[in-house]
Amino acid sequence: MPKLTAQRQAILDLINASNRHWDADEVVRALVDAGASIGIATVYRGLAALESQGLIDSIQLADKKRYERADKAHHDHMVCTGCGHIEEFSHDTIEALQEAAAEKKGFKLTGHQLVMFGFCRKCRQELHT
Amino acid sequence: MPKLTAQRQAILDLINASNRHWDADEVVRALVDAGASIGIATVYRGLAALESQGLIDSIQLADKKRYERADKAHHDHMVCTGCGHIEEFSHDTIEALQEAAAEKKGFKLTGHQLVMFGFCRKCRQELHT
DNA sequence: TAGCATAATGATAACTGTTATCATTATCGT
DNA sequence: ACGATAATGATAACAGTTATCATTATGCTA
Repeated sequence: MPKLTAQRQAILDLINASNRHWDADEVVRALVDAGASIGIATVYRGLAALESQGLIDSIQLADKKRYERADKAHHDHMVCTGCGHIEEFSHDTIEALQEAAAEKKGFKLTGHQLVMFGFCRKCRQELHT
Repeated sequence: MPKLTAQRQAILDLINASNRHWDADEVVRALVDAGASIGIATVYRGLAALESQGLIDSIQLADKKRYERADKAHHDHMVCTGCGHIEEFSHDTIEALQEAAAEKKGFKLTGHQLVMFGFCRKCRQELHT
């Protein structure tokens, strides 16, 4: 049972304040810039604690982990290879099909992660220039 | 146009010989154990080269990248949190739904990765012991 | 409310997977 | 065979993350 300390509350507030997907480094920087005193190790531990309590969500990208607001209805992500923009989307049918596929293999699902890569509308236009 | 050197051929043969999902370290170890002389850097470059030519596929897991035989029909993965076992599965409908979702957001898809986490049949039984 | 066990903090060392460097060697087209 | 180009391998460097450890905060409990 992790404690919701002042530092963790600050992290949580920061993440809850927007739709952004934050990495640990961005979180420290934002908090320090806002006048808080917090170290990178504390941020890593805080993020892990908050996630374990279901207060925030995360996606594991190739290079780093990014955290976002908790969403009771699980959603997936589209990542733009051009600019890094992350778009969210949810699709009940996909979820259901996953469950069915797992069932067929004898798996008891605990979670999943679907990331789609491509170019967002803006970057597509720039490619054609 | 990368060259298919002796080292890269050895990597390719190793990966093609099974359904396993290899990380770079396992590849060097296997090749060295088999009497080959190859360095870790060469393996990393070889794996990247082979993948860029479509001769092998890869999945990016949280900690490391794993390589497997190329599969023209894209498949996704179920990873057992208990023992690390990786099961493959493919589902045309899921693929189609992803395309549709991307279209709706203005994304031009270039790829995707769906990883499901859970417990395989064997590990489920052990949990109940 | 004081005392105390437990957990969190923060600076930094350590670790892991991966990429860069660079001198040497192999490859391939002419 | 020559020469340009690319690959190799040992190792340094790098990025993200976790471990260590002395110090500080938290929140029971008496």
